[in-house]
Amino acid sequence: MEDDMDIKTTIVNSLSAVLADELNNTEIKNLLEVPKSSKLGDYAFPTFILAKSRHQAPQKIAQELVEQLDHEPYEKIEATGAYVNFFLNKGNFAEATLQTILTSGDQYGDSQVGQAGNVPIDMSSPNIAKPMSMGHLRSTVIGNALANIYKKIGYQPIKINYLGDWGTQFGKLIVGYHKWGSEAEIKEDPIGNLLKYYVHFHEAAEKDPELDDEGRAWFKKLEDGDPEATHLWEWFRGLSLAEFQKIYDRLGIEFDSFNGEAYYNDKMDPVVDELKAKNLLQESRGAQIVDLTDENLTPALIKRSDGATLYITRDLAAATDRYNKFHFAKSLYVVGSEQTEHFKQLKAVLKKMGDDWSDDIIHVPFGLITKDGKKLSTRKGNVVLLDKVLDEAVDLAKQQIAAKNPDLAHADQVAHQVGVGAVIFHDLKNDRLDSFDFSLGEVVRFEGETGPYVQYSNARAQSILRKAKREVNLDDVLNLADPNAWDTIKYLADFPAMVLRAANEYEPSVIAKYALRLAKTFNKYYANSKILVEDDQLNARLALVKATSQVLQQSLALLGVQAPDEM
RNA sequence: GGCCCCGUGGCUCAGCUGGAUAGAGCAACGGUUUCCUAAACCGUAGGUCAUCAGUUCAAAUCUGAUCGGGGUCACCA
Repeated sequence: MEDDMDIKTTIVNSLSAVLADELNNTEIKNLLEVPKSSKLGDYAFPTFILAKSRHQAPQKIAQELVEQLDHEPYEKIEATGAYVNFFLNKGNFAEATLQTILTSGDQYGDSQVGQAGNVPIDMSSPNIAKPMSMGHLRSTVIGNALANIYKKIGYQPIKINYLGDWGTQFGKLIVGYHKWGSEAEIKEDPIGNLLKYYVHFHEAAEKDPELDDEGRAWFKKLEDGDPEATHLWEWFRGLSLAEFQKIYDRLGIEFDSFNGEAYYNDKMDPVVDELKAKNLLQESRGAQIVDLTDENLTPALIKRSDGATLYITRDLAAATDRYNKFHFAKSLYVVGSEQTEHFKQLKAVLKKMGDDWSDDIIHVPFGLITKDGKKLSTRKGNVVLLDKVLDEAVDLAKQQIAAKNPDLAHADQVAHQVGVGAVIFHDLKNDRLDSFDFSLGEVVRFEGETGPYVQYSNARAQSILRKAKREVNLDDVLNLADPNAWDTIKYLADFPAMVLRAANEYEPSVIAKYALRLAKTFNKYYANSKILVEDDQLNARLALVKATSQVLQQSLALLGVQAPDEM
């Protein structure tokens, strides 16, 4: 970043020296661009804007500027068409970039823009007694990546798993368990059997609507603190959590809090009271609502006509609680895009309550995953179980290792890293908002633009470093002049800017795409240039290999993907 | 119907605050291993950037309309 800024400033100053009468520094800076191909140069200045005032052809202006400019700080300056193209001094730039990266180590790209502000992140949020599907994966891995990215730029992320652990479904579950379940069955396969009772309940309730009343009655008991209901709830919740934990362990993701919906049960009354006190609550069709027509939103339903609370009531309590606890700089909600309206309502209600911090609540939506074009639904059996996908991916990775690298040490561990890495990376590489239809073949692919491709590139880099049998010496030559290496060096210098962009856009895919691009140029580099040759550039080449490996590892780490040294 | 998102080669997608001949990956076809792991690299073929109009010296990118797909529109979360 520093280097990038310095270079841009240098170029702006150069241009300013000959254009001071026509354009100021900011204008020049905004016009500067990076050519599509580095054959055209490293930075370009388009001259179209001067054509009018000078009454000259842009091509001619470009040529004139090249003649007037001071060429000294650059390798060369050329006029190509209407552009003035600047070529950086490659040796110097390589030296500075590699020096910065290798001395900063894992801190390369760190910044303090967050000023240690708290950033609670609402993420993952699976429902108790239901299996985790591919749908939950998105929220989980996006939230985790954003936590890593925000930490890197100086914030204090707080990962909150807002479990779906309350609601009428628990009454239904209890009824289902009483009618068809057994302790032994549940111990054998907790989630599988709880889900079975739940599905069974819904089937039975179709024919016998009285079951629904029974379910509601048991939920009422639960709310009233009935000992049996409470005991069963705690039991189901604990079992589910243990199952979830296995998946989180496989993914390598940890949380700072598991405060789910149940946690806010006793925190809703104060919010409702406050709404009442501020005259925001009104009755409509028997329900209590906050009118939001002035915000062009549908009314927020705070209490049902039977007096029960709703999703937004709990979320209001949760948001307030999080603010009181953390005084957050931002509060992120990594929740599907189908809930966009809900978060608009949430913010609008908080705003009406006078909570200005509602501006810092940010919904980070993501696109829907479908299966055969249809929305995933646990009840309808249209599910893609996350556990199964991970199994499949790890199995495939094992097969790949057996075929390609049979002598690999710790093969099982690497298979896990590669298989899981492929699944996570696949979910993060595209724009958050893109919806996609689930395809196992696509998710567990290891070739082309995939996580394993990046991992492989890093493993190759590590392999070269091992074979070098010497350390990179930062006091020795670093001014790598090989043209094949140039794109890699420039991309390496881009990393800090990419981290900031990913944070600003709440978009982990920025990092994923960056890692792919860096891996690709690096692969191209070492396919065309031999690294391990004894000459005066060996140290510089090894420095590049090391720096690349380091940045690839950092990028993967930000995404929550592991990077094996060998694969 | 109102509001929101999306529409780029057979498939999946990049294209940053508008700029130089629209880029990748997969699939297809051909090539590269006595050479640092062929999970790689190189090449060939494939696109009127949904359509129309507007703004601009310049539009895949900005504006409006049309068509097509998805989401959402109070007592689920």
